[in-house]
Amino acid sequence: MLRFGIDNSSPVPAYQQVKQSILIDLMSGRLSNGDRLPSIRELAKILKLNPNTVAKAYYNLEEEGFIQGKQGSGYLVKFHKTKLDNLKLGILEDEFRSFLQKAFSMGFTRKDIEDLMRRLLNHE
Amino acid sequence: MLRFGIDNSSPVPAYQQVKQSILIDLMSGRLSNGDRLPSIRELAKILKLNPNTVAKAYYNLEEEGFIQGKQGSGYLVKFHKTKLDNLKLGILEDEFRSFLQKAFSMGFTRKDIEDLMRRLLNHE
Amino acid sequence: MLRFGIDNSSPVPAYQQVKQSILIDLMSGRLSNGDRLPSIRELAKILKLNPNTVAKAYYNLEEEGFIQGKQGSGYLVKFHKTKLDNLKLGILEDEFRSFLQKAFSMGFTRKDIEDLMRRLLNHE
Amino acid sequence: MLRFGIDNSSPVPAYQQVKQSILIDLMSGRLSNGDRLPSIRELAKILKLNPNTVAKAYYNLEEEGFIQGKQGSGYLVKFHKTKLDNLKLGILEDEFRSFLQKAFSMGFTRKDIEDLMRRLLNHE
DNA sequence: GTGGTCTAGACCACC
DNA sequence: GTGGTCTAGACCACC
Repeated sequence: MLRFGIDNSSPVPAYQQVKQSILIDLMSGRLSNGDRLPSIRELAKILKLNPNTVAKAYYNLEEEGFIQGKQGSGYLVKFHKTKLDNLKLGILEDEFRSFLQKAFSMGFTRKDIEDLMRRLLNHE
Repeated sequence: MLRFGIDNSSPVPAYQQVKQSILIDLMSGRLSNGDRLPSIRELAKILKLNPNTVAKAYYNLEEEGFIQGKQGSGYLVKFHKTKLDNLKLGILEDEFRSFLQKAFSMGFTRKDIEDLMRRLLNHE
Repeated sequence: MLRFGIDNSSPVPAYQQVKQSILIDLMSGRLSNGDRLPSIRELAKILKLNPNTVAKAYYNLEEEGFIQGKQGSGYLVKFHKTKLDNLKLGILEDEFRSFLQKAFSMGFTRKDIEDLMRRLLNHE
Repeated sequence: MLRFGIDNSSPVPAYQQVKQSILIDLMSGRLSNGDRLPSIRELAKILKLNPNTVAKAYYNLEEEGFIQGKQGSGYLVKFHKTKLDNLKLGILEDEFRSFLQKAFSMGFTRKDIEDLMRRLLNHE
């Protein structure tokens, strides 16, 4: 956790950056069901943000069903595995479609792409 | 040609942007061997750049073997097919490696990725 | 619109009171699809609340699919009829179940209740 | 008997709360004709009230014809069945009218309401 | 300690 | 004008 800082010059709002960072940790498995998130005030202090800003990120993630907060006892990671899997799959599909689009626009054929993928998949 | 504008706010130098745009047109086939490029002055006017900037992009592309200039008759596209193919392949490989890295960091296995790719390759 | 004031002594948060009042207007038909809501600042001024508090009520209603905001042009009522109908039906069912519970706890039979309902339904 | 406590923060006077609780027990059948009520002092002690307060509730219920006290032998439940039935009916009618009012204000028609009531009456 | 609500007010982008 | 984000800080309830 907390391998990130906030980029104030980014047009992406700070609360979205917090949210995205936590989602990335969920998807990578660095945060698992039942893990405790840092308290709103603690994370705000570390990231040099106002508590309200961190709270907004947490509310958002709670609404979307990834974490759950309790008065007096903080936020815990709590999601349905299938929900997270669908999110991940959606992102991966988008990435791959964008890759495909570039490949086709450079004139590669399906076969070219398949050969390249097979070659690289077995060498990394 | 010229479906692009210069992004002055970008940290990428203008001459690199010009170069990249022309390379993209080469790779996509919109520019072919023998095609005539717009004159340095003409392109500079359209993109609102100093002619020196456009000239720098053209010199670069000439050194790298993609276009060729002749005194008094402008620049023509002229490249060895294998050279362009290698460039394209290198770019595609980089894109695919970056895709793979994301997929692995989200916890997908080689098999997951292969299944997704096969599924999307045959439906687009 | 705006037939309500905020009860500061209530344990119900102000933003919830705003939200409920608007929902009641939606359910009663006083607010219809396409109607414009008062601006956040305007409503805040009238209800003597901070703009953030009104904004929270509006965000909530937007998330739940009852209104829609656009930067620079305010919030409009926008909901799917079925969604509102379901909300209304759910509330009415809860009310009726609670009525039934009271009636049964007072010892009335199904027949007693049916008679009373038939009598009152046709006289109001 | 005595499944209740006194809410000191309520604006409803304590003696009214005692009275209401006993009436509810009468209406539900938990107290029947001939049952003995706890003595004034006993109930006062349990509810942490002044005996005068409980006495006021009992005098009231006696005046209204629901219970009867005898010197030296405490209070017994004693009411005319029709009197209690009328009280119950009046309360139920008030509840139902208030339900109807809400339903109409949400735009439901008589037929909507009848359908809902029939459906719920036969399923609970 | 924890989160939840709220105020007062700033600055930005969109119109 | 409009909404969107954010800060600084208060006060409350729950633990």
